[in-house]
Amino acid sequence: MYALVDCNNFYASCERVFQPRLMGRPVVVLSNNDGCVIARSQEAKDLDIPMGAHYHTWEAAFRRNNVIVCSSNYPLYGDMSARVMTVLKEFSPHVEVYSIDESFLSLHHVPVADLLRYGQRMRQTVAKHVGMPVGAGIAATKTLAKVASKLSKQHNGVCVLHPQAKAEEVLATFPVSKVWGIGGRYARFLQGHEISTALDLCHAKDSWIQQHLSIVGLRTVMELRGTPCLSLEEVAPRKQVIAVSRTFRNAVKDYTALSEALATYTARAAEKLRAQQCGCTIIKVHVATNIYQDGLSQYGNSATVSFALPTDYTPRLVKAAVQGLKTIYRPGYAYKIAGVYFMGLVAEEEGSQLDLFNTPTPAPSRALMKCMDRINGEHGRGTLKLAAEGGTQPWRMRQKHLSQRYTTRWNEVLKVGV
DNA sequence: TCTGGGGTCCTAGGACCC
DNA sequence: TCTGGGGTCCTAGGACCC
Repeated sequence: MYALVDCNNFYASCERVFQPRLMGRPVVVLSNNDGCVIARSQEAKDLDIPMGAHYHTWEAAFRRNNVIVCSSNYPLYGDMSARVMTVLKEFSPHVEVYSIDESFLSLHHVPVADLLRYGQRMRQTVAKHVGMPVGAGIAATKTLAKVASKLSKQHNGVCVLHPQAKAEEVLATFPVSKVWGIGGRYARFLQGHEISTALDLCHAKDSWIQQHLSIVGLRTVMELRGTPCLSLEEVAPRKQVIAVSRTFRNAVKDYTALSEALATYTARAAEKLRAQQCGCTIIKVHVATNIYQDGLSQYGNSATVSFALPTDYTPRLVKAAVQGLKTIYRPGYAYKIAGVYFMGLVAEEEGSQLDLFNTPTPAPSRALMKCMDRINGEHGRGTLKLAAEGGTQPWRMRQKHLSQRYTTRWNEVLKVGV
């Protein structure tokens, strides 16, 4: 049996852990640049604030209803996530961290009769040790565990779907659009063919499913029928693409600012690259104006630069990014977004083809990167940076309602009784 | 005024090889 | 002059996830 454990309203709950005054009140967390709502507490959901609500159109309503507004605080959420996952690992030797707020656990070591109690104990332990409310869905396949997890809210936080018992009953009332792996497009298509519940989907013909939803969709259907097709992925595979892309607070016209931003994103992507012990052979930069704004002259373009040898050396990568930018920058446009992609990633231990005309990164440069990563890890991102990243960085994103990084910065630790 | 960011996988079709 | 069969690799586009 598999369990899916997911945190309730994760970002909003993280904010609450260190600000108890937010308990019982509507809380929303905003996207980068404080653009739109990306997480809501239950109270906020009860106010019918939709996911993706634009802050500026809702600002007045938020004020009227005493809604607490938070900018997203990823250092805090990332650390809280790690804490939850650490607790969960005490409950199973096999855990797949699926996303920042969800994990799949193998519960094959737990007797079927004990599953419900076991799930409750997981919930209580996470709540006690981390302060995070979680729910659990337990079933024979990952897809069914996902179904169970959606139902867990009506069952004191834990729902067990036993293989033989009443699975049909449950699936008959479960909308096909909420099935894991069925997105908006497929849901509309299926409804057009009179498939509106998970049970209808189970009864569809395999060949028809594969024809229209590909092999991936067929796997989903098999899993709904109780046949496991997706195994637990305990070690996260190395990423094939690393992307860092941001919209700017205010549009940027200036080449220097654009180049600083891209250098900063490249440095961040290079940190991620080194963290997964890879080198990069292709770097792509892109810039674009605001596509949402009518009446503005629009422009967007991207440029790709390749390396003869894979590299993870920030200065070399930044140089390539800037070189790419030079070929696509057009003066006179108001740029709203810029980003960098690293592709063609090669694992370090795989080694690389030697090249007659290029030398690999020399040892002192590698040591320098290691040193930078450590200092920035301990003292905060950007403590050490390249001059190319710029000083004041006026293009940085808007975060007007940012909470403290309670768990990762000594000078932002919660103070009690002062 | 203003609309997030970061990923994965599959398929079809074209170019090319022997 | 026309014909066959079996492949690989790459890219673009479309679907999905959180």
